[in-house]
Amino acid sequence: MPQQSDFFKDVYDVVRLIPEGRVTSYGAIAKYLGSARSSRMVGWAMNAAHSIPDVPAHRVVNRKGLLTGKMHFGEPDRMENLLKAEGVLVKNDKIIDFEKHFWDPMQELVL
DNA sequence: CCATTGACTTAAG
DNA sequence: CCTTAAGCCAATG
Repeated sequence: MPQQSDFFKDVYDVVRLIPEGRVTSYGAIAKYLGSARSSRMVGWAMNAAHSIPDVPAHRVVNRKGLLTGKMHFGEPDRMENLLKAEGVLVKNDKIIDFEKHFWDPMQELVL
């Protein structure tokens, strides 16, 4: 069993804390972890998140609210399907009213 | 060990 | 909003 880096672990922690019907961005998580420009690593962490059962990676999208990682969910429609099931409207692989559903760990956790 | 890639972001035009 | 360019860093070839 590979022991994940602290960075990955923190990413998973934050992602797990995302409330239902809310979404956040890779950059927001990266920023919360102190590396605002390591958003790619957050993406890589999500890539490795397949081994983690309770990491709702579908709630993490890019800064435009685009479902960039939907193709990594086994089925291409899995991600947007999960989001819709939580009340997040998705159109053309993009989250509608993204800012309205946006959940910023900086703002919500570090008050 | 070097080169390329990638679920990204920001800044500037 | 779109395009370029640059930064970031693990994983892969």
